[in-house]
Amino acid sequence: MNIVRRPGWGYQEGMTDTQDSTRPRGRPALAPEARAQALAAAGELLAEAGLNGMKARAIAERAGVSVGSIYKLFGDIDDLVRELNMLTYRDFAAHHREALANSGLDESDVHGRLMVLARAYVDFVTREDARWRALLTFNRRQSGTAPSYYTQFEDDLFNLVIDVLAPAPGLDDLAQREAAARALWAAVHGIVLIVLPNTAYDSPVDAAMSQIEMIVGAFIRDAAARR
Amino acid sequence: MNIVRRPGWGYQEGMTDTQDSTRPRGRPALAPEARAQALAAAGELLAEAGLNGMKARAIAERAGVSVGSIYKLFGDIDDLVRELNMLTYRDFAAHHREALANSGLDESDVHGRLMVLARAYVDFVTREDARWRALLTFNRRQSGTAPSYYTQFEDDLFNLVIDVLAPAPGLDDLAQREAAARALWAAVHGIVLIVLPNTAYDSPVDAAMSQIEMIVGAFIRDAAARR
DNA sequence: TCCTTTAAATGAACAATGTTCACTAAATTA
DNA sequence: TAATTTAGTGAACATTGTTCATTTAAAGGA
Repeated sequence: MNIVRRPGWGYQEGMTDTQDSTRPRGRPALAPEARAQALAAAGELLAEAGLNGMKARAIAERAGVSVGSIYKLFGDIDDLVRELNMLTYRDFAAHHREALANSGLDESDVHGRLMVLARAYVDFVTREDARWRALLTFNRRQSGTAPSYYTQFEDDLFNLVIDVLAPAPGLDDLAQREAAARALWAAVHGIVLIVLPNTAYDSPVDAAMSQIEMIVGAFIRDAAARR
Repeated sequence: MNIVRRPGWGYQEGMTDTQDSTRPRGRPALAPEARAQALAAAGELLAEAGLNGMKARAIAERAGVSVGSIYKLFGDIDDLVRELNMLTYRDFAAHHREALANSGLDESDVHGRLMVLARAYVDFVTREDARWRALLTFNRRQSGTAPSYYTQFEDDLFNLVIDVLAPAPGLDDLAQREAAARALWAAVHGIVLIVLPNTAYDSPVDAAMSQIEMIVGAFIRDAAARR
């Protein structure tokens, strides 16, 4: 049993099909294409103008569909934002994993590898500011709590940090590394959030990296010293 | 020359007057009272329902004035948000100073005093969540950059941290302490932001404090060890 | 080929909200 | 009391999110 998405079939998330089940007569679904176009249009508008740029009519116009279609396809705009956020999270996590893989650093170089991750974080936020901010806001009403996918992806990143921390002297048991990963990455998050948009710095990126180095460096050295 | 706010005078921010200058004829200003009421109403709505609760008509109704008056008095809703934010900043800074003063800790106990500040931060955010979030968002459109008052108040808090760091071993020159204060408080900010709303923790407050302790403790110990 | 069926797609219409403005009314001085 | 000035009003408009009755296109069946 594998996923089938024949043109003449009403599109449904995760629809599966065996060879030749009966289907109702009627108009086939072009929805997948319209969906993809609308998603792309919304993504462009998000990158260009932030969450405020994602007006229903603007998305519809750019995607070449009617306003009503947006709601048929996504429910409401916040559902669309959530869907874009899931894509952003995937890119975000992948970006970190690649940076780590491409660094060529030995696993024993915990400090170096943490800084590679931090640099990846800073770069991603610099390059994808609007998309990243959408992650933090969750929806355009900036209300409600984190949706279910958030925890999953956040854990994804934390697990990466936990793995990187594994060879660190003084962080022997998992609980310790877990706590360290959460504290360190929340700290990195705060620095990125506060320093990058601050135009008072000559180079916000350098300033952020320097501050992260202070925190991460102290933490790693202290852990080694205390073991 | 002192500030005069006679009933019969059109209200203007910072208006000053000598004894008996001529004034134009016409209706006197009741604006100060209307302003105060509208500001209070907006503040209540902010605390109750966040930035989204601050609808023009809702504020007007609660303040007992017309919608148009809100715009006469404040320009637009974002100006009103900015004005509330300035009040929040004052409370925020005062709250930190008081916590420090009331702690009774000796100035030499840098670690302890930093944790008092952190605790004050966590408490403020717990108690005044909506107002604090408004600070981070700046306006309801969540667009644009930090307004001018932001830097001033942020510096206020940083200077407090810099002062607390002064007796710390290994942080001898001011530039060092300044960098440390920025890094540490951005880190605290990140932890507060991420940990407090996370319902996965039994006690988000305890979790946040524990993570802050890890970062601050390591930093202070490492600085002392490296001097 | 033409009819029937089905769901995609539409766009007009409604609701909520921000914002403006011509007008009204009150308070003060002359 | 009249004139003047500005606070205050609320109707009206603009923008945007959202719904829904209707239309339209694509398929199967005759």
